[in-house]
Amino acid sequence: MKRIRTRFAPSPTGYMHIGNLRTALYAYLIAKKDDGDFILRIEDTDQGRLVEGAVDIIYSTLKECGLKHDEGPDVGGNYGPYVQSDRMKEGIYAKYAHELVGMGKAHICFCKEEDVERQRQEAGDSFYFVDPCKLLSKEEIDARIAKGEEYVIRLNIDPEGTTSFHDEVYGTITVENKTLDEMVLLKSDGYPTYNFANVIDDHLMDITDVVRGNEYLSSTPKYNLIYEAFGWDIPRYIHCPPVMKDEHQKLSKRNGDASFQDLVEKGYLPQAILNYIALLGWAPEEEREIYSLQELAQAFNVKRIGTTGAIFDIEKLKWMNGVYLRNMDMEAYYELVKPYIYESADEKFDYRLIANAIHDRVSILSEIKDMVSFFNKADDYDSDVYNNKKAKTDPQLAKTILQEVYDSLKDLSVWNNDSIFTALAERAKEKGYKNITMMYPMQVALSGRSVAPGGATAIAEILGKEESLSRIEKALSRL
RNA sequence: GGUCGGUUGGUGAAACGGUUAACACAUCGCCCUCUCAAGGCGACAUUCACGGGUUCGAAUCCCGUACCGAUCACCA
Repeated sequence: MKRIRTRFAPSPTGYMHIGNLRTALYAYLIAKKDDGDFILRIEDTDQGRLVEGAVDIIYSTLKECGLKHDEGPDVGGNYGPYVQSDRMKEGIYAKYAHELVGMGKAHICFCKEEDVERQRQEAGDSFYFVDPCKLLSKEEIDARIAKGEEYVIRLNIDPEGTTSFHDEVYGTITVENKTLDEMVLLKSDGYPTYNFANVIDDHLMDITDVVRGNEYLSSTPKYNLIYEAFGWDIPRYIHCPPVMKDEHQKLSKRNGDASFQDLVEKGYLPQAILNYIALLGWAPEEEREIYSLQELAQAFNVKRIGTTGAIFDIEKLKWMNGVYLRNMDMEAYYELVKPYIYESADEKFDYRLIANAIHDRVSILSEIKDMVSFFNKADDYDSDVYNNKKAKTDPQLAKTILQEVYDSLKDLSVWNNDSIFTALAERAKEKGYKNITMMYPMQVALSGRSVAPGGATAIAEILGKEESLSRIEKALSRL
């Protein structure tokens, strides 16, 4: 069996969006499942649409995700991406296009773009472009070229008959040739069209599996016609369903939808994002959802890619990101979380204790800032925060409870979670209170919040004795 | 409009002619618990867009309808 080779072939026209990334992921997984090669090729044949920096974003995104490509031109000791505009300079696309002309499979066309466009407008739906240039004699063509007249090269398509191709996810699709038009292969500026360059490079680079979005489904018959004209092997086609924003629209940067970069900035882990999008349009055989990149490559199976657009559900990503955070070993987790704690909690506090307190409740890194901001200064709050159904507390009761708390803690010599808890639990028992009735008012006094991470005693430990007592006193004075 | 494709719950989805239609997220209960989370347990599609057909039997096969999407460039 031939070594599997896939490629990710984005055009540098903007940001890397989620749907694109998923296509890259699938291409990578398909190659890696069978120990094959994954190639990165930048398709920049439209000089008018280049966006500066776009290649860098593609590059850095793939790198962050661990989607490493296996070959490419040497760039400072590393593999760079293949770039079509560079390859174009070597004349390879023009060479193949002219070769087809020589074989009688394509022809030179002098028609002006605007003229063809106007005909299209006038004819409306039934338009089928019959190229008058096909009738030109060899001498006439040569003469016009010699004169310097601009031309394009178009593929010859017999309008009779049908063309079929097989797609690994959508099955066999057949279309009538008369619905296909004689596409331009080489543009008048000498650049190849996307479709042509794509076929040439896929062939030259020995790509065995063409992985791309299903919007290419309808142009695939034309690809086949090019392969057939050259007599080349046709690759396996794997068209992926779109990643949707909602029932109607695809996820796109244009609509202001979150890109990979945006998600990372919000505090999602690249690995979690990758894991999540792998599941958008593909289902593993086992009942498992958490996979590392390596495990995905193991488990991936083209047969289980779906055909329906999948809506991107940020809630589930959030959940999955939380799973990744909780599964990390404590040291890595701590290092990751530290800078976010730093954003709103003073360094005099023990970050490890804070990290510990928020461990089970963080799902996105960016929410940590708000989560721990009360350490520096308790939130302002209204006294009805003391009303709590479960603790059966109200502002009135809270006042007596806080006094109890204060009295139990003011002479405590060892100040840590355990000692604080023990002291309060004892006092609660003495007075006939449930623990929660004792703890809840303290939590409010210390944080100003009805919901705070870690529990009242853990917060007290982090704040320290002096600060804790002062916050309780202050709360007392306001009741 | 032509052509091509799709249609299982709020979401991702499994099922490959015979199951109580998995599982996960979300939601809602309950338990645990010093709040919230996390964790545990449970509820949540009498039904697979709709209508016909084939079959002893259909979410699964066939046909039609509806709806959604893609594509019809010297853009990728």
